[in-house]
Amino acid sequence: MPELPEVETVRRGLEATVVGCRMDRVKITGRRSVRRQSPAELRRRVEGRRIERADRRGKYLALLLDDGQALVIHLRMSGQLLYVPQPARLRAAKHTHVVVRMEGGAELRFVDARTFGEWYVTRDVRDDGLPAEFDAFGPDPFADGLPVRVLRGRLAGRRTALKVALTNQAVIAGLGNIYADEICFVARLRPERLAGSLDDEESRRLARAIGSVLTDAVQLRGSSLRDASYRDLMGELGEYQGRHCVYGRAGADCPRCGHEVQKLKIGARSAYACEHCQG
DNA sequence: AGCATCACCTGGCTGC
DNA sequence: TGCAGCCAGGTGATGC
Repeated sequence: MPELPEVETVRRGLEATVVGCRMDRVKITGRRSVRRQSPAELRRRVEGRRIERADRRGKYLALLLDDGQALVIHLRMSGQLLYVPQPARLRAAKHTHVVVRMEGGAELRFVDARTFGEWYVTRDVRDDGLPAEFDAFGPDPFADGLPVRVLRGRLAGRRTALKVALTNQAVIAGLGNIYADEICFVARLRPERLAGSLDDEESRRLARAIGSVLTDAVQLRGSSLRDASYRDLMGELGEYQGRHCVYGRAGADCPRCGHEVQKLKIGARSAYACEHCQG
């Protein structure tokens, strides 16, 4: 599932391919991919515009256009962006819902089996060009940094499970089920701990774990799971899944202490942890 | 306001 | 082999 490292990898791909290019034609065939405005309106506002910047906050991508608008893309569960330099050579995959033809003939294709993914365009932007509604997000650990002091402030007083707080985009932007579990493991903290109960030392471990897990995951271009459809813009798989210590590893040996990794339920979502060495 | 729960959706997996 | 039913999960709506 695309979380911060996967979306950042896609953003870098967009920067290397479509930034600076004009969008000549937008074809929207998916009924659910554009829902905040009519597909016709999005097409009218986007066609002919040049992409000046590819940015990201949390799991949201924002393509900043030459007239000040932002084209926002969220991949949700199964959304995939694919850059196709020679469209005639590659038939559109099943579940292709949006196709942007760029000047020069290349295509940017949006494929999304579960149809939760979303595109919309907005003129309501901040001074930095990003959509104003991004103000609702907590800090993005990769784009903004997340010092211990700030992290503690974000978690203070929260009477909910640590993992639930970590995956709440208003608290911290960008973490989902996979990286929240991996971060709790590296920080040696139980995911079901009360978020507001961490002491100084635990908060430092958590801040360090957020930094190291995300940095490594971005470096390995994200995680591609067996069932999920994550691939980068060029169709390549990520390689961080091989580094997962707990996520999806119920019953396997904990790489730190050798005890069995457990599968838990936290906030109606599955969670994985080693109850022996996560204190 | 903050927290919990549910709905949205399809492909893949499990069990019969 | 076929098929029903469950599970996966990010977000927003709804309820408490």
